[in-house]
Amino acid sequence: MAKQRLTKEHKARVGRPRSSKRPIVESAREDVLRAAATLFSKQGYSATSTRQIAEAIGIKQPSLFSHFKKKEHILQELVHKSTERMFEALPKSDDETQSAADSLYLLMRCDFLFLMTEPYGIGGLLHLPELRNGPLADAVAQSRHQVIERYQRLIARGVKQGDFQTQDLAVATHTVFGMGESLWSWYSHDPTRSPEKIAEQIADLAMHALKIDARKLDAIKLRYGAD
Amino acid sequence: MAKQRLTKEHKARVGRPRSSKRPIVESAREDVLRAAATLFSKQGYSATSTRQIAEAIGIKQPSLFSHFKKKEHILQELVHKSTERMFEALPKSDDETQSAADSLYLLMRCDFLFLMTEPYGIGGLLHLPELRNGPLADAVAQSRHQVIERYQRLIARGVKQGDFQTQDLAVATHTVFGMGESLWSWYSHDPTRSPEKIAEQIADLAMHALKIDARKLDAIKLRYGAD
DNA sequence: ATTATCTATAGATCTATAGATAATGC
DNA sequence: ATTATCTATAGATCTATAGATAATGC
Repeated sequence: MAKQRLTKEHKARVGRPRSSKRPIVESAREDVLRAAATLFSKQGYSATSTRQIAEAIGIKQPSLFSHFKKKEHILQELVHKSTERMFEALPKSDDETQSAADSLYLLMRCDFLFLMTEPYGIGGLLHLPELRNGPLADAVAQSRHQVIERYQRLIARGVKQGDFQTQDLAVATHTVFGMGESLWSWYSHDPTRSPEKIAEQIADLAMHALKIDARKLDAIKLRYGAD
Repeated sequence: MAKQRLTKEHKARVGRPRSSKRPIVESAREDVLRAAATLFSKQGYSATSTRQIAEAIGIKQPSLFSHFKKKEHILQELVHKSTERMFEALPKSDDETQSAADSLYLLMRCDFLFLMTEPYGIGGLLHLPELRNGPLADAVAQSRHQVIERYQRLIARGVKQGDFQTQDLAVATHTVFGMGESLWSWYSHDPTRSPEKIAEQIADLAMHALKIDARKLDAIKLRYGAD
């Protein structure tokens, strides 16, 4: 009984204790992922040593390899999990009963909000050169392309429906999509502006960039609960 | 005489010849800078070895160090030179006789064009984590901040003059500025769209994001020679 | 017995230095 | 004599493996 209480308080665990006595927060594996995400975002993948990651959670460098066989697998899993989360977070499919402008507005708000709130800070990782070239590049490029395509289809449909005007579809698409991608470089948690409000504002800027009529946009915002 | 002709053709140079016989293109130092810029953009700074840079121009790894004392000095000079070029390329100061909308439009066109045509491809380098943290971060952050401030002042003035409308000045500023920063991730030389046309189009998207009146924008574009 | 850590270390880098070498310049 | 390269290598990493160790579980 006394033993059980101890177990609950100190989480007495199987295996040799850590020399640092630092406790596990989530699970050892998850703790590694979070520490690595922070370090990779700040310093880059190649500039971050396995020793730094290990020390960040209070274990010795070789102990890392009982959780991940290779350093690269850490980055791989960060990308994989956050990609999965992204596709869960984005509206499942574009409701054909809505106008394209409605669908794009919702998609952008979700996308921008996701980039600000995703737990691993994927926004900071996506700019890593190691995710643009090298063995992980294909998977990243593919899911990125999938989302860009979705943006592009909606913008094209919105033009046909007379809600948007663009000179060049590809330029407009990439620019609007890029508003999300560049978000990470300036966004930081700021209590005076919630992520939701920022996402709304950027979606508003994007809709105007696509030259939507102001009254139409007001109607859309009213429908989806922005102020 | 025959010697002089040879000198011109083969650029016979002082010093031990390269084992690769690969000739200098611009100057050894400049060749290093260009090769390094390409490799850093593609692979990242830390993931690029001095051996790779040396081999790219046809010399052995240790020979690099007769041109740059430290690897870091290469990145330093890339940043320094392209920053210098940027401040030369941007309109010198904001002409107070012009409207803020006019000035911003010109500033954006210059900025976006610069990012697409700068010889070292600085757009690709600015996302490197080594330029966001570490010893070079301060210089980069400072010049970046200077330009953002300029954007922000113009947008604020444009709002006062009744040409722009924004909900949140900082969000609008960073989003518009970010259109340039994210450009590099999708722009590639494409003969069907000149950099000038793309810069004009993105400036147009940005002006609309700031909710300028369409007729006012047409007048501005007419004044500064866009179609 | 099983588990999660530890210590010790191999082997592969990578940056940078020292000193030799092979050209031109005078 | 001066210059720009070369070869050889020191010394500092860094990733990953092998095998020991100190807990819990049964």
